[in-house]
Amino acid sequence: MNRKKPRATTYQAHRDRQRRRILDAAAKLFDERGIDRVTMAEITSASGVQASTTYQYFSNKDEIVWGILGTVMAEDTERAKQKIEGAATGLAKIRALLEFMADELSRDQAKVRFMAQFDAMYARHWPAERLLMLEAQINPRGFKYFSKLIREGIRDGSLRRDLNPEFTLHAVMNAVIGAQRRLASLGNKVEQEYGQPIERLFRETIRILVLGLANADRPQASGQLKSHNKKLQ
Amino acid sequence: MNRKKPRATTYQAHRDRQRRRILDAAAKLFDERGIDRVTMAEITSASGVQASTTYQYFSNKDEIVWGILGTVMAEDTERAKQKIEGAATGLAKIRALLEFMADELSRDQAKVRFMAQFDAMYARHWPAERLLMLEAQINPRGFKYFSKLIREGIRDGSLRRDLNPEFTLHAVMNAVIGAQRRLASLGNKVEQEYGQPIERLFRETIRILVLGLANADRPQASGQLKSHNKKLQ
Amino acid sequence: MNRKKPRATTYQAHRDRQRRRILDAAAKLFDERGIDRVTMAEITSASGVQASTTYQYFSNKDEIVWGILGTVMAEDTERAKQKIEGAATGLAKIRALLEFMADELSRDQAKVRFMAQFDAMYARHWPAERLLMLEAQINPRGFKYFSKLIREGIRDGSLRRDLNPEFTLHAVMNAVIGAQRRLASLGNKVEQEYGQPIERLFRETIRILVLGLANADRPQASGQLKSHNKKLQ
Amino acid sequence: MNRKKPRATTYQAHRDRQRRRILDAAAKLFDERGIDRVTMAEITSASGVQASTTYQYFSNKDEIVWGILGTVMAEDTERAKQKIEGAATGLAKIRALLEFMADELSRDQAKVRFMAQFDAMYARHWPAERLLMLEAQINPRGFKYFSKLIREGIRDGSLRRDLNPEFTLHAVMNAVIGAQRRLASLGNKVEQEYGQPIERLFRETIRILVLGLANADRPQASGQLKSHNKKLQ
DNA sequence: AATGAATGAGACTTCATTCAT
DNA sequence: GATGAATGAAGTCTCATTCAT
Repeated sequence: MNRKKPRATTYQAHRDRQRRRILDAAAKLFDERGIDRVTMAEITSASGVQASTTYQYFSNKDEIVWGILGTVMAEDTERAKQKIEGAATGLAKIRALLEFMADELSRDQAKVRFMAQFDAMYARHWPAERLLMLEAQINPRGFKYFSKLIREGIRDGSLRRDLNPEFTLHAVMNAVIGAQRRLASLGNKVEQEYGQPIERLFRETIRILVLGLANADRPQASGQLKSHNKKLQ
Repeated sequence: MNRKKPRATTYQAHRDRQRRRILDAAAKLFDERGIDRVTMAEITSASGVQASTTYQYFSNKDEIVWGILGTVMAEDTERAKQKIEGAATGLAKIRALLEFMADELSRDQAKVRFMAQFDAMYARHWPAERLLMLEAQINPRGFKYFSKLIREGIRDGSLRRDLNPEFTLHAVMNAVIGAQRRLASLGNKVEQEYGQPIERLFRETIRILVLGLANADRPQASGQLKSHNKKLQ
Repeated sequence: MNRKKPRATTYQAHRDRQRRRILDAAAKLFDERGIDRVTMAEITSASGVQASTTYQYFSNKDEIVWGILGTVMAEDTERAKQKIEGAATGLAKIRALLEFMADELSRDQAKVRFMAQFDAMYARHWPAERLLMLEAQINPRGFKYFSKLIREGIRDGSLRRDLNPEFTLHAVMNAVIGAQRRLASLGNKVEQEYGQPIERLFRETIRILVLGLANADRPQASGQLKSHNKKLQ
Repeated sequence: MNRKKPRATTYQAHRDRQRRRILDAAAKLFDERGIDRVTMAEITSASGVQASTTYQYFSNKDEIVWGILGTVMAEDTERAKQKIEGAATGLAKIRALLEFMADELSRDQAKVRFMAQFDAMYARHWPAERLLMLEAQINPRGFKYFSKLIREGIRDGSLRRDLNPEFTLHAVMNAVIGAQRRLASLGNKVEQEYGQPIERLFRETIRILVLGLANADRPQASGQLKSHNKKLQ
């Protein structure tokens, strides 16, 4: 349609702003009340846009969910890349990746909770192709990158030699993502029961996993990973 | 279906059977389609009990969810106890606990998925007291038991000495539960992408965690935890 | 379900009454305002049944249309049979059939209009199988009966000999039905423009058709068919 | 589509082209899906004109229906005149008129179906005056022309003498129009059931009607009307 | 204890039309 | 003259739950 794009900037900018407004309102509500329990009417009134107008941006509620998902994934990918960049050894890169997960948990718990809902409720039932497309975004080199990191770490001596490049890091990442999302979902319930802020629990998880991956024969540089507790050293 | 009530010796026996029938039908549907997307009418027709009859057993839909949750937790607690019993060192007990999680993943994936849904969608929004009551069941000595295990392991030399009894095992269990539920939820999507059966991935997660917890100075008994790959040994 | 049918009569009678009430209200509205322009809410309030209750009898609006169609056809079939019964010659039977159409036009114009709407709007777009099932009702011996009537009339000398048993009566009936429904649809518009009551126009149509079918060599018994106008004879 | 307006010499020419484009798109859709089930958005996108632009040509959806109706009627009138012109006797003129109806059925079934919808759904509910204005077009001398034809035929001996000039032809035309529109509406449904192409059925209808009208005492010129079947003669 | 019937309160979505640019 | 955006008003249908039997 955009034949002449006469005021393309104007129109497009406006559309983008509206779209974002709807997405933001929806994300907030999804987090507060659960995706399936949020109605279009609520999104509508929270975003300040009329119900019928919303349908000019998203053809149904599911599309809004996909919209949020896409946004989240795109942002995450970008941030993760920057964090890993600059790490020297394979282990350092992995540690950076895990720390990125911790940062996200601190920075935007609601976002992590949204992803948790998505995993638990939708991932299994929604069209696989679409999910794959999105995942190609977040992890452009696919899971091959995980394999590469392990090989790199074994080569440079930072990782245990008995790790399996084909799936060890996949398994670790699944655990980290699972842990992160569970902590975000249970939120203060966990804090009450475990008596610790969730960030602290999550960092301990990471510490143990890194200890399990690291080459024990060679002392690692970062002492803070060896112990959380100076008195014990 | 079973209209003849063959052995309905007592009213109580009959009621128990009906209750269980409803619960089973609901659990199956919740897993297949997502808790919020299952209607009473569906539960009704799947269980062979009339909709209005259902209300004589559960006062509303939420009560059915709680009912399933209670059943699942009670069963799990029992099985976990048996598994841990008999392990010698602190590390062995922890390892048994983790292996119990792996067993459950293999044995009843649908059940694990149900718990995943519960974590992601309900736990945060539902009355905390009720949740605490239930959790007191599954883990009767509360999280103090986790602390005790760590102390025991440090004392008997099977665990690293720098672990924090107050929360290391809490963190590890959270990761294991998160990993388990995520694998169950994503099911074959993960298998497609990671190229591994989910049980294998899960066991690798456990291996790494145990390596991270174990006292590296003292060789552990079970060689299979040292490596998944005999050639490397 | 009806396992024991304890009060089968009661329940069933009630259901039948409700069903009929909805159907009647809908038929009236469909005629007054056009099928597509009638809303469920209107049917609901006209029938005195709640909207949601209506859905316990008909799963959607289309089903109501089919319901009316079925009722109309069943009634018509019955009445047509009685009318034809007793006619002696082939021509007499055909004439009886056509007069049946005239009777219906006088008796229940709204019903005929409903059929007209159905022909014009739905017949083409709706599942053919379902239509065929219904039509098997109204014309149980199928269109073979039309062929039979022509053959019978040729044999007994009441019909022209050059009629084609395979489709002459089909063609005539289509014209009669089309004429009948058009008159009912246009109603008083036609009366204004043609200056005649629609029944009179319709009977003239029938007269001409019968004259076209009748064997001209043999004088027919019923004089009134020869002319509408005694003075002219 | 045609954005360049190549030969839009005048504004009027452009407007006419746009108007026609909208009308054509609408007519096609009305036929395919039923007038009431077509939305402005569909007309819009089928015609390549923006929804809001459509309102610069037609003030609402009904105006589009009237627009089509007017076009159809104007064309028909013209063609009918040419067909009748040149016929010698009253009967020959009537026959020409009926054959014109058959031609239209073969030539543009969609158009006939549109008229059928109009009859069944709208004619009764729409402002009568407007309809009368349009009909004054198609039949400029009004229904008086029908009366005139009958009188002419009785005088020249081609028609039966007992026909009533005031309404016999009105009745016949109503039947022919009804038959024609019903065949167009039911389309291939009829062909399946009646086992004949609709044109053939329609021509048989005409044949019978003409036989009913013709003066049986005087042999008519066109033998093919006497029989569809040479062997029988 | 079991159940058929009923229903109020919404849920999502559609659509003709208006208006500012 | 053309159009993108917006929207109020409705429309169809669903569902958890209640109640009389």
